[in-house]
Amino acid sequence: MSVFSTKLLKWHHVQNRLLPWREATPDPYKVWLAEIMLQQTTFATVTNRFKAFLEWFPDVESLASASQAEVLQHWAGLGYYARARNLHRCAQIIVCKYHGIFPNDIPALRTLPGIGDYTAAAIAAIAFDQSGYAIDSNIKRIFARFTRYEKPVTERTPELLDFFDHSQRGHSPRHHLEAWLDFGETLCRARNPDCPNCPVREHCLGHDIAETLPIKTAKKPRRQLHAYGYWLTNADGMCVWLRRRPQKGLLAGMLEIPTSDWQEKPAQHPHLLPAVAWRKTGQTIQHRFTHLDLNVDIVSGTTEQCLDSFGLESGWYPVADIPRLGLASLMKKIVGAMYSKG
DNA sequence: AAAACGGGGAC
DNA sequence: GTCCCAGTTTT
Repeated sequence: MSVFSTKLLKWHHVQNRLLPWREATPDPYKVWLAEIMLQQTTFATVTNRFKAFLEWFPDVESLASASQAEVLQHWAGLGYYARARNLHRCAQIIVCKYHGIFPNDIPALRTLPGIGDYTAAAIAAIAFDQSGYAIDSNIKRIFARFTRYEKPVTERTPELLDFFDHSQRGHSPRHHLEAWLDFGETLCRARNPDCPNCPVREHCLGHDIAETLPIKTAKKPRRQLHAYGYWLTNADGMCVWLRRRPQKGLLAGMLEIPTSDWQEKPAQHPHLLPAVAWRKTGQTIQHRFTHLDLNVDIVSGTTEQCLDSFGLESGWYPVADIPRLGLASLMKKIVGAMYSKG
């Protein structure tokens, strides 16, 4: 039981922090949901979205019995939609194979879709108070600063595992992990760390260069891609044509305003539905993903055609329903551009 | 080992 | 504008 962790847990106990997904007696369903939602997603964003999702799917059974489209609808805007698809699959496995009870050991949790090394250990610690290496970006950052580790930190850096292990020893794994996570979120922040108020500053070897740690690796430039966005309405303009994207690739399974293939070189003409007289709208959308920039030229058209064979689960949707459909943010931008145009 | 996979919030 | 985020899965 190190002096470092004793002070940190004392600090944490005094904070007595209340979070929407944290309860005196942890509910494994809520712990799991929060951990998935928090993957590569900021605390502020999850705080804004967690309760609403939980109201639609209050338990693992309701989530398992929903359709994938319904789960994606309520995940819309959170990004990394494989999380929602895996969440849904995982709920069905929990219900069918585990009779609705979450397994309480790391190896079993690790086999479930969407649960990797970190999340398995985190659920085991927080929901079941079992020890493991729940190494996330907070843990790596705290370690790098406290030991002044001036090389890139990975999940298997031996010094990191030793440090975490030694810190955890003698403490409840749940309280220990929650203390580290809260510390990383509120004081030992990635940017603008609050070193003056740090309860363990005197033990920190890197407090004078905290903001520069951990060492970050260089990132690749993004590809620049181009596409047409096809805004197709029926004769009276009350309905717009939408389709569902395929199960693989970017925004997989999400409802979309149809787009052409995303290409390095912009196509000269719209190619979808040659019978439609596409008009240029002059509206363009720029959207940045993690690994590419997409530029969308929006063209509009009108038809009464029945287009059932056009794609999976495609069809006319009332324009008035669009806000409730759960579109990805790129698609919301396209809709917004068409409305602003009038 | 590297790439794919989103988007919002803070500065 | 930039940067980061309670990572996982696929290639």
